[in-house]
Amino acid sequence: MFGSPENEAVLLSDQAEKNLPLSSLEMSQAAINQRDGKKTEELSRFIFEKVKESDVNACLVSRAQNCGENAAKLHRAGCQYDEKNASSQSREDSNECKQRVQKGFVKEGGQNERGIRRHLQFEAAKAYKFTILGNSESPNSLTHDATNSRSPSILTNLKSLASSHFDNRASSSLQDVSCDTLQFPSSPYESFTSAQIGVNSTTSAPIHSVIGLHLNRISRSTSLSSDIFSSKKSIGYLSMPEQMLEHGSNNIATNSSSILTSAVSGKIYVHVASGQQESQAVTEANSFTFHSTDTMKPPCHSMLVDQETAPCEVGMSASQETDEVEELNQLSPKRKRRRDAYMSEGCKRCNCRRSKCLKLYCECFAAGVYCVDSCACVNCYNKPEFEDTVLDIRQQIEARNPLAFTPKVVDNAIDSSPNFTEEQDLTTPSSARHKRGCNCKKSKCLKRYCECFQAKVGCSSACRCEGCKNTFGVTPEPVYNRAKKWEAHPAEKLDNVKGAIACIKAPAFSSASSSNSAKIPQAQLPSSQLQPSGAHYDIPYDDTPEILEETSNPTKVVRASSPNQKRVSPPQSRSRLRERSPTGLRSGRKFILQAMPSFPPLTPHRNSKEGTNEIENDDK
DNA sequence: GAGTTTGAAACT
DNA sequence: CAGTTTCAAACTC
Repeated sequence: MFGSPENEAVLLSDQAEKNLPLSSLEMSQAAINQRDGKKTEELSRFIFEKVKESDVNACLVSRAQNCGENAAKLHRAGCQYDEKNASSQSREDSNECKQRVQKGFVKEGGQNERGIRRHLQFEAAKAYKFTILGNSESPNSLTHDATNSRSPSILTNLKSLASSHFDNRASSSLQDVSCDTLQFPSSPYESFTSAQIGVNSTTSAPIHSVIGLHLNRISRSTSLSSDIFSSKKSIGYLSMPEQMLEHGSNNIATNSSSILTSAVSGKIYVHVASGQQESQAVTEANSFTFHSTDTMKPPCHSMLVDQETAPCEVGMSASQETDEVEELNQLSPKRKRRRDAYMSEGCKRCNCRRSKCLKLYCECFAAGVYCVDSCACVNCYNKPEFEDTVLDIRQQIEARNPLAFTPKVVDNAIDSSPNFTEEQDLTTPSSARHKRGCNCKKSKCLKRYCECFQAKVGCSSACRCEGCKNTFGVTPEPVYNRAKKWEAHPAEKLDNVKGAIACIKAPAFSSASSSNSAKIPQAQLPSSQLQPSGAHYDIPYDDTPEILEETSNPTKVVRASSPNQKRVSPPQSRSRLRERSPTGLRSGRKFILQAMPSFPPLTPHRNSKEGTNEIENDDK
């Protein structure tokens, strides 16, 4: 029926596209099946035979409906899938279809392995090396281990990296389809586990080369169900960053209920990661949709247009999207050209000449992606063939600045620091701000020189800009909003400082700290900052203004322009955040993770889990 | 398209 | 830590 294996793969994949509503359940189930020991060969054989026997289209259409309904029920039931409740027919269909999908997925993996640029390659490569190459354990035990002990840090980094791409435009819809919890509800990282299980049990390809492959196929469809995400997630077709996004990246509207209840078709912007490849898909959700709330924007063009994509910014709000259009109309021809290139080919590309694309000057490198042919860079080393070099450089940079590759724009409510948890993804983000703030002197924050302006966020207290006229306003922040405001209202500033101190002294907060602070290298934690009032505090990274310091030295309020303040410095950040948090209750999870490198460690991260537990305890 | 301006990143 | 240099994007002509 299918002829060559290639044709079969295509057909299966195409069917998978059409059969998206089935995917989440089926793939989740497949993951479980595989985890339970089913051999890939048997599954593949079974699939192939089944496929040959059946009328694929009829099967898919009818089952899509069934599964769509089932999936909806599952969503309503809190993504707790009970196989017993599924009809036997549905289950049979699921098996059949899921296996087709898997087969197509696996086969395509080899094809997609070649060539196309990918997001998160660095992280994926590292994660791969870390979890696979350096581990001879069985796939299952390996993945389990990675998930439980190391994966948090890996995922954290992946998330960070992903966030840097999705940044403040991250799609909110991803959140809702979180049916990864269908099968593995115990941990936010379980989806990753399942992904690995599926991957490892079906192919020997490295994780990074497989994850997301299916989406490459899926996303070619212009009409997809939202279940795509469920599918990908449940069995690992989502790239890890995507999974992370689901748990809350910057500006992700994480109101899952709104998505679940939305029956409106919406755009889904999919960012696919598959080893050395990357692509984004802009898809239309026709049914059962998680509707984009307010942070959607076509990040990059679909791989339909160009599978070779560059770093992308995603997750822009609808209003921002409109602004972009208006802005585009006003661009000079040159800028328009650049923007056109950005829009038409997916994303921006770099033009580096001297940095070899191995410094943060390079947008591609900074975004965590390899350069592509369409980049105009010279002597570029930011390519897969120099992976080792790239990773080394990245490590060096991160050693210097652990947050170098984290998103520049974060949400006030959901700080995009590498430490996110499943709790955070349930938080609806408020407004975004530039994490480190700008330092503009002449642009008045009215041009794209200004990173705040460029990110379309208002300047915040973290900024040290002069003559700020940021048209995006001032990012709402707790009372002490901006340096300028402080300057104008020193009394208010003092009050807030007092309030912050009072909150810091709250037992609930201080109790969480002692163990965590011990994880932070002493060199980064000057005692004067760690224990300003005789207590131990664990503070997340941040770059908000030194309230306390400013209090004692008002003259520094506005003109704190030291480059060092702009660079992320753990000690400073910690003290700043502490001071900035009037409640003193900013998630303790943050500082846990801040003790971990924002990059997957080269050695097993023994404390990852411990840190998580401590975080949970802190929250309690 | 060339040249200038700008501010982040990197360096000393 | 602060000042300087380098860099590439943004911008102007």
